Amino acid sequence: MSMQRCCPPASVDRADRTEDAAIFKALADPNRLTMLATLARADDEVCVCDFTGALPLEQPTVSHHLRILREAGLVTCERRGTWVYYRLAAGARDRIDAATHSVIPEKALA
Amino acid sequence: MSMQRCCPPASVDRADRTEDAAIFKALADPNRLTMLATLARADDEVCVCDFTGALPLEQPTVSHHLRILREAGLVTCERRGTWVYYRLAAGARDRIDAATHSVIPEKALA
DNA sequence: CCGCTGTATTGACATTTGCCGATCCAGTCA
DNA sequence: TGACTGGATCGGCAAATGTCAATACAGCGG
Repeated sequence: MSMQRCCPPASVDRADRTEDAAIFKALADPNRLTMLATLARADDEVCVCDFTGALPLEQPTVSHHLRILREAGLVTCERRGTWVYYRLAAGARDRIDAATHSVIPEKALA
Repeated sequence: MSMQRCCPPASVDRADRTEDAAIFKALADPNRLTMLATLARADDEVCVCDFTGALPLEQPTVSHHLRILREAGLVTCERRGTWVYYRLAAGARDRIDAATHSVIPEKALA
């Protein structure tokens, strides 16, 4: 007897997910998450020197990670004199949630 | 005159973010997001053959990505006969949201 | 203008990641 | 049992990523 089909052929999602993936890529590093968590909990902006002081990373590496967060639109920065201050971008959390929910919409059981 | 401090020293978040980063790492690929989006929209489970048929990836690569999603706890699989069926893990979306909100808690302005 | 300090950029390197072909394993059917 | 098929694993390769030392750049202070 012939083998039955595995299943009613499921339709694979067609949307382009590169944008969503870009956001998650920016979040896919513990040190960057620590930076975001710090910014999210700071009443005010945070100076780069605070990160370089507290993280087990050299200054160029900190700068590198901050750049990635900046280019992902998750943080903003402002130079005042010698120092540069970072803060959580407005709507950062909403944009992450939007990416998540775009992939797994509300109606999904899980 | 001496240079003023950059800022009241901000306290850098101390929590270990490797677990959260692991989830986002699993999400940091467009093809994996497509698989998740497909599973989230499927009424039922999805057979691996549907992915290999619809994605621009060879079968071993599809299997590789599914393994990553599996090990991240975002999907589950079940073999029935020749075929293997995947479905969104219960609470997958909640776990992603939890990771997000652990990093950026509700109270954060953004 | 010159030196000093904080941050960004560059270049190099080791590790990780995404991908594939080849192969192995599991289950079906004859 | 043996041929066949779907999926997982292995091995290798190219590209991307995380890290640092060295260097460049921006502002301040003298």
